[in-house]
Amino acid sequence: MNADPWEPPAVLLAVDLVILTLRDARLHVLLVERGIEPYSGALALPGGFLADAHEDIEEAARRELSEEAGLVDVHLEMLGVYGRPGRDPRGRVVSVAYLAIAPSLPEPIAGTDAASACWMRVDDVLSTQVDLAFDHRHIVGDGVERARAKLEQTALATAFCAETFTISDLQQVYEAVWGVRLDPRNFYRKVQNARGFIVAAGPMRRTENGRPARLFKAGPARTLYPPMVRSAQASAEDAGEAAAPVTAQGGQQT
Amino acid sequence: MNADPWEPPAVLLAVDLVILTLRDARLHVLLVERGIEPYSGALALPGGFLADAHEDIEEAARRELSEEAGLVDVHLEMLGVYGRPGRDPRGRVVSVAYLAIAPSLPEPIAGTDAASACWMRVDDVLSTQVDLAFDHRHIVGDGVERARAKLEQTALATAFCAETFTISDLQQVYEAVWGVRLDPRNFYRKVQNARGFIVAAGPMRRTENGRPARLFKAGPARTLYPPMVRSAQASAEDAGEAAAPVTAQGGQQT
DNA sequence: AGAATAGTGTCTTTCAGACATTATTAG
DNA sequence: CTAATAATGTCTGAAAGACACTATTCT
Repeated sequence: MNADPWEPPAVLLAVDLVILTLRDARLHVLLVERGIEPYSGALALPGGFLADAHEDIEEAARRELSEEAGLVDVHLEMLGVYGRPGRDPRGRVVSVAYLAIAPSLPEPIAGTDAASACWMRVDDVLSTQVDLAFDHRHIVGDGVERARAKLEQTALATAFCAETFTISDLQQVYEAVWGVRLDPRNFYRKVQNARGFIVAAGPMRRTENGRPARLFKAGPARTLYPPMVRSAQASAEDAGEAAAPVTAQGGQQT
Repeated sequence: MNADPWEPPAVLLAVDLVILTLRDARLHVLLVERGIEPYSGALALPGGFLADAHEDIEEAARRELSEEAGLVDVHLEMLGVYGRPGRDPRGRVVSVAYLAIAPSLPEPIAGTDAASACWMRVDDVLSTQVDLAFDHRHIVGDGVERARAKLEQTALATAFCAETFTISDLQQVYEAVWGVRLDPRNFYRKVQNARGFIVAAGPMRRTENGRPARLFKAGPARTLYPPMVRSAQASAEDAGEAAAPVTAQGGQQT
C-alpha cells in the first residue's frame, strides 16, 4: 500500500472570502461581479487562487481581502473547505473559505481593484433572491451560521464595530446577525456582566437624537462569561422539538 | 487581473483523521506508524491523499476511516485545513483534517490494513511525551479543543457511547474530554433537563457492582438546551481577567 | 412640554453548584 | 449487615426575561 510509483492527484487551491459587515442595521456580505468564465457576469464571493506555490493559505486570504475589498486588520478566521468534484467546470478546484468581519464603514468599498464589488443584504442572498456563482450561496450560509454561533460565546460582535462604540451599536450587531429584536435594558445588563467583553473608552460621549451614550471599546476577553445566550426558541430550532412548550406565553400573571 | 495566460499553482490534497475515543475512562487518539518517508517510523494521524481526481474530500476521509481504522458509521466532521508551505518536504501538500468520534470498543482496532495502528492517550500526545510527524500534534490539539467545545452545546457526547448507555457512561465522556470531575447528582439532573439529549431505551437495565442503571439512547436533539456548561473557571481561563466591573462612570450623576 | 434614547432597578423563573437522602443491587 | 452505585430532593445564588422607572439630550 505504500511504495507504489503511484502519483496522487493534484488540485487547484483557491480562497474565498465571506466578508460580513453591518450597513444600516442590516447584515451585508461583499460580492463581486465575475469578469471571467465560468459564471462570467455572475456575482461571487471575492477570492482567487494561490498566487504561487509558496504562499500560505491565510496569507492568500489576507491578500485577497486587501486587493478586492481594501480591508486590512480585520477579523479573519477559517470557515471550511469546499471541494466537491464538479463544483468548478475548470477542473478540480478546492476552495478554502474564510470568514471576515469588517466594521461598518461609511464608504462603499475602498481601494478595490475589482471595482465591481458591492455589499448585498445577506437575507436576499440566502433567500434565492440573488444568484451566486459556484456553491457560494452555501458558503455564505455557513459563514452567517458561524457568525451567529460565535456571537454567543465570543467577543466577535466587537469586530463589527468601530474602535469605540455604544452599547446600542453593539445591540444592533446582535439584532442584525441573529435577526431578532432584543430588549435594550436586558441587553445592557448582560453585556456589562460579561466579564472583559467591553471596557469604558474615556468619559466621552456622543450625540444623536436622545441622551448621549457612553463609549466603550473591546475588552480583553475572547470568550464570554457569562455567554450572550440566544433565547430557547432560537437555539432549539433544530433541537428535535417536542422539546417542551418553553413555558413562554404572553405572561398574564397577577 | 484576469485574462492572463497565468496558471495557478497546483497542490496535493490529503486528508488526516483525528479519531477520538474513550478507553478506560481516558481520551485516546488513533495513531499509525508511518511506513514511508518522510517521517518513516514516526507516529502520525491516519490519512492519505485523495484516491483520484474525482473523489470527494469527505468521501476520502470516510475511506481512510474504514481502511485504516475499520470504522464505519461514526461521527465525522471537518476540522480544518493545514497547508503551511514547508509542512511536508515532498512539496506543497494541503491537508484537510477531520474529527471522528468512535464509541468505546473492546477490540484494539478491527480490520485495519495498517496493522501498526494504536490508541494513544491524548494527554501524552499533547504534552510532548509522544512525537508526531508533520504538524499532527497541533492538529490533535485542535481536534480535542473542538470536541471539548462541542460537548457543551451539542449532543456530541453520545457519539462516544455505544448504542445504549447509562448516565454514568455519559458522565465519563464529559470527565475524560474536559479533564474534570463532575458531581454525579448534578450531572444527572442537567442531562435529563437538556431537552431531547437522551431518551430512555426500554425499561431494561444493566448490572455491574451497585444498583443497576437505566439505559438510554441518543435523543433527537443536535444542539443542547439548556447547554452543558463548563464551570466559570474552565471557560473563563482566557477571559482576560482583571476585567474591571465596567460600571463605567462617565457621568457621575446624583 | 414632548419625543427619543440612555441607563437603573425590581420581580419571577430557570438553572448551576453544593450536598443530604433514599433506592437497589452484590457480597 | 456493608459496600457500591443509582436516583431523587433541597437549598442557595447567578443569571434570564419581562417590564417600570429615572436621566439627559433635542426640538
